Amino acid sequence: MSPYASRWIRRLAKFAPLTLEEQRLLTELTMAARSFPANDGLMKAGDPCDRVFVILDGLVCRFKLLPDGRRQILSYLFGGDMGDPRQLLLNYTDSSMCVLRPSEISVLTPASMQRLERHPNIALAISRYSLMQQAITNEWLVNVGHRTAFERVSHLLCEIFTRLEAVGLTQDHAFELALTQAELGDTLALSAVHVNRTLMELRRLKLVTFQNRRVIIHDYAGLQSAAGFDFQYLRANEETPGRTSTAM
Amino acid sequence: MSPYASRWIRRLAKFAPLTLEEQRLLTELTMAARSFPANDGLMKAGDPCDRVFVILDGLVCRFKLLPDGRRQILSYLFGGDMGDPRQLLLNYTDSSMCVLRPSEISVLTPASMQRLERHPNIALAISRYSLMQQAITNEWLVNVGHRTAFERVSHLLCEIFTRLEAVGLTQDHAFELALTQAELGDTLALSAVHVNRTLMELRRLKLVTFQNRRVIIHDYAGLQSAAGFDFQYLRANEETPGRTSTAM
DNA sequence: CGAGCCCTTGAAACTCGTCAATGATCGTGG
DNA sequence: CCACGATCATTGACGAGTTTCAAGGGCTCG
Repeated sequence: MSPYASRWIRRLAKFAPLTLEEQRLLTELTMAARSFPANDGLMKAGDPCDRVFVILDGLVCRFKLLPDGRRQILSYLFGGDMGDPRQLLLNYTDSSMCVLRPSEISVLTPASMQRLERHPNIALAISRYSLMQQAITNEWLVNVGHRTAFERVSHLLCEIFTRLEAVGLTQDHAFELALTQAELGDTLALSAVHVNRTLMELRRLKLVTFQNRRVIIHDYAGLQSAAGFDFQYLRANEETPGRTSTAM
Repeated sequence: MSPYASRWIRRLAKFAPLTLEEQRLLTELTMAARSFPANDGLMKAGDPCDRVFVILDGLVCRFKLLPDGRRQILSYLFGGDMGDPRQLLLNYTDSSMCVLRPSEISVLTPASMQRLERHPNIALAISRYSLMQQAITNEWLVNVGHRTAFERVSHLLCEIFTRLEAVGLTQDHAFELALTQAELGDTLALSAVHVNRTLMELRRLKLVTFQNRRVIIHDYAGLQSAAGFDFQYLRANEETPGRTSTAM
């Protein structure tokens, strides 16, 4: 079996309790995982959408391209992340997806999704998970719209750290982040040059170093306060007092 | 009965065909609509969410506030728009909501939502509708991140025009837009002053005038091309090949 | 060992924000 | 009915943050 299934399970289990049988089903669906090379265009804006991607390992992003080449990255998908299955209800995607680093990806068919949806716990976990993804997009809008370059970079690093920590992809206060500064720029709406200067500044202040595809947070409290980062929006928040799991 | 129910029905009917009985149910749920004054804070970030708002008339926005007062508006809700019912699955909201102009709003309880969800057509329409809302957020991220002030303003006006047209809230190429330039600034991540200058420029070029809470588009083709606007992301896209939807 | 990608740095230019002041408009109360 | 205050639009001058252009250096991979 795929050695990475546990990350996906771990992600979803934060949002609703999963029985052993449900975990087995998730594991089964990761068996068919395939390797995708960097730069593989998983889907293009406008494509019909008949598949849901589960990223077991590696790094993928969603993005939009303007006619003249400007690119806005809309989200990252790390190990344990998945696309929004509700997209299957539409007949085209509004954004593109692209593999940033060689990745292990399981491609779910609508039939597989239906099997998952039959389990209320899994359905609930996935719904809550994709609500968190929406919350991340909201926060990115705030980030790009109203924070300075320094705050933006700091905030994104806090967010990624928190997300990776949740699936066991951090070591102490360090993690692998295989992004170029140009890609960070397309994410944060900054030029690659300015991302560089900002990273230098963060290093100078001994808050974070980002070198050799590796982020090391030297002063988490300092970084968090520089960013105005509040992890609340990433919280699983599955605890509804006095209810177990059946809304809707 | 509320004279505005038809906007909500019209909105949803674009995403899935609704039977007469289903339309009656929607109408029934708008009966309890109440008037809300401007500046009413419908919900604050962090609040538990146990209600879904349906905006029948007026103007509401979702937003996030930074500790120092900077504000990013995340979305507008015009007549016919509604909040995302899946939020009920969480025990807190990540963003705040606020009434911008006096509005007629129907407040749905979880019980009402469950009644709606029992109708597959309605459930489908709502799901697709909220996917469109997500697509709008994505587009706003591109807007704020990678478009110039001039493109941003143009793009937003194109979007609003298209959305209002879909529910019959436009007259020829004009529509009411009761936003201050400061609010536009908080939406587009521009200062109010710069919004003003940009609007002047648009007027000078005879593309759009925005005066007395009223937008008049003089040259739609010109505006669209200045904005790089492609209405695709607002499309109802209910057309699944091999089916003939009855949506209006 | 070279080619290509990425990081780094400097200088100049530009977009947009801030500050400040003047008008216009509107609702309210005297 | 008019005066008043408040909110909003408009305009100018100035400054700050960020982009663009350009060049050099380091690393990796074939």
